[in-house]
Amino acid sequence: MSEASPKVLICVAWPYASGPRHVGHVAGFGVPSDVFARYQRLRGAEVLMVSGTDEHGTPITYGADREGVSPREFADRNNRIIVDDLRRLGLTYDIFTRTTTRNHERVVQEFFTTLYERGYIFTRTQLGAFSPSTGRTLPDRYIEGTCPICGYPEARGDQCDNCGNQLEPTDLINPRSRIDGEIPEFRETEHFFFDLPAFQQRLHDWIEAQMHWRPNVRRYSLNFVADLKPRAITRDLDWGVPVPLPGWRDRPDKRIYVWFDAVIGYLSATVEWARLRGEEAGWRSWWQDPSVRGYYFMGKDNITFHSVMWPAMLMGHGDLELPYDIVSSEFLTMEGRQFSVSRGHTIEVRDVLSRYDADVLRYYLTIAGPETTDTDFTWAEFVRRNNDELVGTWGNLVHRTLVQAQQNFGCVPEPGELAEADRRLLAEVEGGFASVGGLLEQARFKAALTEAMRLAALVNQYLGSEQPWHRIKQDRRRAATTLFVAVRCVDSLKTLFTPFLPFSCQRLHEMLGYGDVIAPQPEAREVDLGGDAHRILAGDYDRTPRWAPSCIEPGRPLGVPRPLYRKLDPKVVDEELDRMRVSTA
RNA sequence: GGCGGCGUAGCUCAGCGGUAGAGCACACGACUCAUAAUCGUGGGGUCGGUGGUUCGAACCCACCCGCCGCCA
Repeated sequence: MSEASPKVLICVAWPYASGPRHVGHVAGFGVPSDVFARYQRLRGAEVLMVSGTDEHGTPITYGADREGVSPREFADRNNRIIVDDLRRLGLTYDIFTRTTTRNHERVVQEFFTTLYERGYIFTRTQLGAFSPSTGRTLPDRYIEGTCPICGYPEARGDQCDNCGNQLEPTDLINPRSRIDGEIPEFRETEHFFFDLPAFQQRLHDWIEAQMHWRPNVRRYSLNFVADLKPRAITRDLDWGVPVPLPGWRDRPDKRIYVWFDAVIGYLSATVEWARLRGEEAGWRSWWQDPSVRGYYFMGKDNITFHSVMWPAMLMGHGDLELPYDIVSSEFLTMEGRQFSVSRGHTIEVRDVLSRYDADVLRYYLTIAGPETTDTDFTWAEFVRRNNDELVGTWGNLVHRTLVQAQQNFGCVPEPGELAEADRRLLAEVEGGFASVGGLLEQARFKAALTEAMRLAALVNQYLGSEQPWHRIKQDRRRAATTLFVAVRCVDSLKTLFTPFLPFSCQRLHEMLGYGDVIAPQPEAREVDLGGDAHRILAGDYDRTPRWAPSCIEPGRPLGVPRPLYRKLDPKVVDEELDRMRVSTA
């Protein structure tokens, strides 16, 4: 268990701007990182949460070609959609920017130059596949042909799906482009490589010492480090960050490889954030102070970029701090199958948010998300979790408590002397600040939310045995005491639930008569850094320490309560499944 | 092919060396303040398979099967 840290840098994986993101994406990095960030701020920590859209690379140029627009236009449009999704989900980035800003380009080039000057980057000539008509590189997996081993006619340039053997594109018989059937041309091409093996021992020793990482992340990374090869950091492409060296800078056909520029985004976004605040050097206090803990959130397909490649780059660069924790999630499947955008087996974030509240999706993705194991998203479970848990257990507790207090007293009731049961319940619920907080500190979101729910159920039990609605007829004072205790518990639970359910907890906060903001929300902002106008997601987030039991005082007026959540008709399950079938067909 | 993960009640998942757990579903009961919500009781599993280590194994080891991811 980790103790309190005053500054927490939260680096969230950069969603790829090749299209709208589906719920699997935000389940992996988006919601968990925001729960963590909100908790840390409620605790009083200084938080900086950075990310942005990843907009370079071949899939972007292919997507743009397909739609007959420029890569820039294509990325612009998807960036807007993604920013809008993340904003509506209430993800409190301090800055969510993009990799196509001038600031990013400059930081990436400086980073490249530093590594180059320190001798960690070298060139090497290799055989590459090109499309004769466009002159563009064809990535291995975009080439198909007959497998030389088993004769399977649709083997890919990286491996044969039939016999499982790994292949080189040049091995294929009758190679052709999967995009347009063109026969690729193989020719020599010079590229820059990052000398990963130079960091092998340091990486190994460093990772081995990270006993607080999730065991699979640590083991997986250690194994990966055992066999490191130099890794290409440039591509034959016209879309990306130019190589910042004489003779290369102006070449239209060479760009920095998208993986390399994207991980530097964590640093460049921090630099941009500081510059927007007018503090050119403000990024340093986040990257050069060993007491700052850097948490990285991503899906499991991205582990090695964060646990090996980026740390090696940071080591090579010199005076920048390494990650503290790599919080990787597993995969979400959808109704028993993998998400597949190309097959239409997907559900976009904006689609869910058009029909359901953000808190419902946040709740589902936290309580049933792929935190430590692959999990399956089903609409039946989505509706069930909403109706039984969010509405039935938590929403109903709030409603029945506030309705009784409001109708009978019009305010937070004045309690008599607390009985044993009252004190026991208060102690148990208030223990949630330690128990839920401890779990959140360890990035155990599912367990944390389950614990908060357990405490809510405890208050329902308490109300069931105290029966204030019954007792108020004979003993008004005792009923007042019970309802006072219940209101205090609800108020404490509100704080405990805020990292997970910010929208509804803010409403509850106001219902309880507070006039301030407990759950701030992000907003889209147009910014202009030295003539480079673009749109970011940002916010002015309060970090008043609030992670503490309720002190709500008797006599405070209560308004007429409104339900926090709405029940979903079970027939929406079939509607959603039909909608999926339509889009799949 | 190599590496990592996962395979536990009908369903979704916890547990990860000391007599099998939760929620849902199902059955029965209590209550009726509350969005027909809530609370209680009960039935239900040879913990993927086969070996091994151990006084004792879902839990450790080996191999096998199935699924997921990465290397690509």
